[in-house]
Amino acid sequence: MEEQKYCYAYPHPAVTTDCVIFGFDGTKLKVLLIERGIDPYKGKWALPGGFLRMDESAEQGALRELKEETGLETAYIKQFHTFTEPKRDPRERVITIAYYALVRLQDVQGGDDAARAEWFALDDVPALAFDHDQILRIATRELRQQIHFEPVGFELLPKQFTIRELQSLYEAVLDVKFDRRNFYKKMQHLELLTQVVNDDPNVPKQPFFFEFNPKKYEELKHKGFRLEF
Amino acid sequence: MEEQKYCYAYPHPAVTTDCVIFGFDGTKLKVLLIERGIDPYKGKWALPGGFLRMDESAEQGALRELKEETGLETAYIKQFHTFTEPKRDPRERVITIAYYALVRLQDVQGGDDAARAEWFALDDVPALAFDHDQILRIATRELRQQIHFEPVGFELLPKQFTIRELQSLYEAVLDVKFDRRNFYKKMQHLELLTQVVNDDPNVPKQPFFFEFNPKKYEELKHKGFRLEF
DNA sequence: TCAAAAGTGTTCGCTATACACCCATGG
DNA sequence: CCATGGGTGTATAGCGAACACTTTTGA
Repeated sequence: MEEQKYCYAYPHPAVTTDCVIFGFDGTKLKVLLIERGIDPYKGKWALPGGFLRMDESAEQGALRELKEETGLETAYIKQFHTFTEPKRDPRERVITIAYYALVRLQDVQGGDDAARAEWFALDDVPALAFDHDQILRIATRELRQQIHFEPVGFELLPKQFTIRELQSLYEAVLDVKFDRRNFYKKMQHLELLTQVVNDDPNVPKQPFFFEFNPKKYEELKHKGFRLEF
Repeated sequence: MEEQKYCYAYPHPAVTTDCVIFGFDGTKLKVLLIERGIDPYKGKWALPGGFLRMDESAEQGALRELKEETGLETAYIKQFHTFTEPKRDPRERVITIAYYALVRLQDVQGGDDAARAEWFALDDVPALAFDHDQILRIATRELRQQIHFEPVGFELLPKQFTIRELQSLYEAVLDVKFDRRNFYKKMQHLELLTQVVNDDPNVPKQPFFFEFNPKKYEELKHKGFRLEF
């Protein structure tokens, strides 16, 4: 039997962070899953996650997980729910603080981990370990809700992108269709995007590339403007 | 020294639930605070909260807290954030899963607790124990955001209410002003409210009273309708 | 040269806003 | 009878949805 050296007057649950890592391949929203190497649920796919260290915040823990699996030092992450069902882990009571991360697929390296990691399209995800199906479902729901009114979609696209790519992203995430021309003009008049000037004669002039301008967004928001897709 | 009988191979943080209980008095949004009877922060005001039991979910814990302080068996509650800063409690590492609750002030009884409890207007809250200032600030922000697009405001009003009361609520929570007449008509045409018929000749015919119709709301939402205030 | 995609323009209908008016209530 | 607030009507502006047209690109 393992040595039990951390003792308390009252029972304490274990605490983990799980991280739903989303990426966009130009057509579909994808999520990064890990194949479990140990029991329970050995061989099953699961969300990246791990125990919270005593000297780190949950956000730091989530970023640590992210780094381990993608090599990324930083990314947009958001805490969206904490899962606490007493029996959600068969070994002992474990509560998990769940984050989702939005990453640019182009920037992602293979993880440090020996564990097998793979990107799955959202409608192609296998049955997951623990209650991770539920966690993923809620992550998706929360992302949809957030992306409706906050400019987080840009985190999934290259720094410079075309309006068409932006449209594809929103259509994929929100599962809707926009009129190409109206979407274009709306983005143009929003003043949130700055067009990239390109002098290189070897690269075509169209389509135009844009960058998101966070400062402008904060400015407008402060004036009562509310973004909506 | 206390007996330390719950032992683990790795250190575990303690886990609590805190509950930000909101009420509406017809003019202002209020929050229920507890005066701490023990150290740390003895004598300071704090959010109701307590340790999570090993056999209950966080939601059950939050409802238990709610019951203890208000006598209410049930209410709308929502988990909005989990606070994990390593030093947020000076005694040991404690993470807290925070909920907010929306209650009807008329229904609230005094709590079971010996502890002193009091309702404070939001812009009249004293400095709080632990990081509860931050928790309250974030709770308020999340409530504002939620009430924008979801019909949770009704949880703060009597079952039957006038349009004017509804307007006052939204003006107080969102800190805006609506045109009385436009607000009235908007609510009318929304089809979410059913007017209460009243035959009693002793009670005035105006103002009309309304009830929120959740079934109708679900129906409309399903058809792509989105509520907005 | 030609199809597909990118960029621009115009119209139309809905809805949010602003504001006028009349009725009910209670002193 | 009168002040206050509750309920209803109407005009206008602005924005989003629908759709026509021109230009650029790349095979």
